[in-house]
Amino acid sequence: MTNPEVVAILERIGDLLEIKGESRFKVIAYRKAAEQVRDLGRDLAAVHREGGLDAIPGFGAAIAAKVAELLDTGSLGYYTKLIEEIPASLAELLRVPDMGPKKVKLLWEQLGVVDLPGLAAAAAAGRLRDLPGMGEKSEARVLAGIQAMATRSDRAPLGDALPVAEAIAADLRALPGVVAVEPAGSLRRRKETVGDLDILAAAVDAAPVIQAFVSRPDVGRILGQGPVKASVELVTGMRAQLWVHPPAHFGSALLYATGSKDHNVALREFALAQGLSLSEHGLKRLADGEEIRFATETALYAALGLPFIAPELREGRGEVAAARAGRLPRLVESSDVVSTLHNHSDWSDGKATILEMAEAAIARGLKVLAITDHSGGLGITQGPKEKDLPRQREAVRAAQVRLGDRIRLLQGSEVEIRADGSLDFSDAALAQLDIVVASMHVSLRQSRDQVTARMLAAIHNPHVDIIGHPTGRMIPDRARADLDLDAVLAAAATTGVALEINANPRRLDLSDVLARRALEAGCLLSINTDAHQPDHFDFLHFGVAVARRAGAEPERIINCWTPERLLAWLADRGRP
DNA sequence: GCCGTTTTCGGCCCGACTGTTTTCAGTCG
Repeated sequence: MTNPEVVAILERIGDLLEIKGESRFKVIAYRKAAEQVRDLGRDLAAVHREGGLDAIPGFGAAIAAKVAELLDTGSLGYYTKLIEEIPASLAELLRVPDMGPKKVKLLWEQLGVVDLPGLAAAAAAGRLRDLPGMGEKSEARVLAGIQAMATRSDRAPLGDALPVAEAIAADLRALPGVVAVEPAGSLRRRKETVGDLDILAAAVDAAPVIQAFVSRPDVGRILGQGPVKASVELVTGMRAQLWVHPPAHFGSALLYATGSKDHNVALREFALAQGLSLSEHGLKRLADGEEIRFATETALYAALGLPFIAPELREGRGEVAAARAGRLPRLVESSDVVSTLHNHSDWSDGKATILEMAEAAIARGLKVLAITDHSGGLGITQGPKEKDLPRQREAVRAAQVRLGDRIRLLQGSEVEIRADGSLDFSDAALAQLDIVVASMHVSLRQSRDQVTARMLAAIHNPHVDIIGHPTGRMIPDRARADLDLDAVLAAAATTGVALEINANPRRLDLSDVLARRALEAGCLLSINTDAHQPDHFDFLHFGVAVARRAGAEPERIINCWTPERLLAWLADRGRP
């Protein structure tokens, strides 16, 4: 039984218990456990073999026993009994917008509706409007919701969502009376995919801002509109919502809108323990009802006795406790990154010359640029063959002469890890290069044993310095290779090979979860844009965001080292 | 069902919006 299968069952149990009307805290417990497994970054079965299930946060005696049963036997008696009592298909009804557990239960008990087609039929036949608490509008909403489900786009990649949100924010900022606008939500936390766009504005008079938002030409329909918030569906299918708060509240409002929900809950509980009630409007002292407002998040955290917690860490994974204990990491920032070590030029599938790439890197303040064109064996990119490397070395040297000391160029390669586990260049050729990134682009669907053996062979090759986009996943639709990550991370940690966080928003590989695990395993990381043209260097912040979500400090990221230290590290690894 | 700087039992966030209601329940974030 795989992690996603366990997640699905835990979530399903939570859904069914909610419909059944069980204690909401029990429901939350199952959902939290599911969330933990989703973000575990490890094979749950392996954790179970080590006897570590009950060490997972949110796993108590009851859930640990149930998950153990699932992993051991492939089934769960508790779940089997549950779905005899409540049709499992009812859970899918919760996905319909505006359908919650109470309505699902009502429909099931009163009309015998058990699945989506049944719901659609009942709504179309006009049988919903006579149920208690429902009417014609509710019925129409259900029908519209089912239709929206069919067409509604899934979570959007961060790289697609960010420009849309920033465009909306820029338009709102230009309105008279608007003091500030910030994209918030999962976007501000830099999750790799984003559901809805959450945008927060500060203005004394909310009405004109709300009106401007819902009147945008790219709005397909208005989903809701009130005096302080509105939500819309854009013509692209993406959803966006806007809150407008007075500037004096902006700190607490931004905190609220940024989330995550779990972070907010943890913070509100922490506030309550101090006799303070926290909402988007600020803090309220329970003793005397006095309200305290905050124009900035920093001031609000300070009032709770906490340092500022970076949005990327606000996932409800213990960051509030860490902040309280003074154990927050000094997170890497884009300005810490001085080297870019995986980049392409027109020597393979890049769109620019070495010199053009160097000028672009200099313009962004970088001090070291490695040109790592694809090895010729990856035919489609027309990269240099082994015999071409000396000629490319001359080209890099010539460019270096032109550039002087404005930037340090390295001649490297993104050498292909072939399907049989060998590398595309001989050891002798690799030994002549300044830096070597080894990556897989082919045969990613091999068996776990095969693909892991290939990766381990590359990591153990003494001429390899970095593993590029280690898992091969693409956002949103290509799953990662089926690697034994425990083995890969252990090998990288012992050999000192750095694992890449590829900053291309379609890759973000390693992911935040795996990068965190790599750090725990003792690995070095390398954030690279994998630039194929000059403006790709602007992807850097995406990679930095992944590292920040992983809790990475600059010390563990080789791109943050001074050029001298980086070159010394390469020399230690046997570089010329 | 989980969890602990107040608790091993009794807690477990807070408010906006909608639709159906004459004061609230359900849903959402």
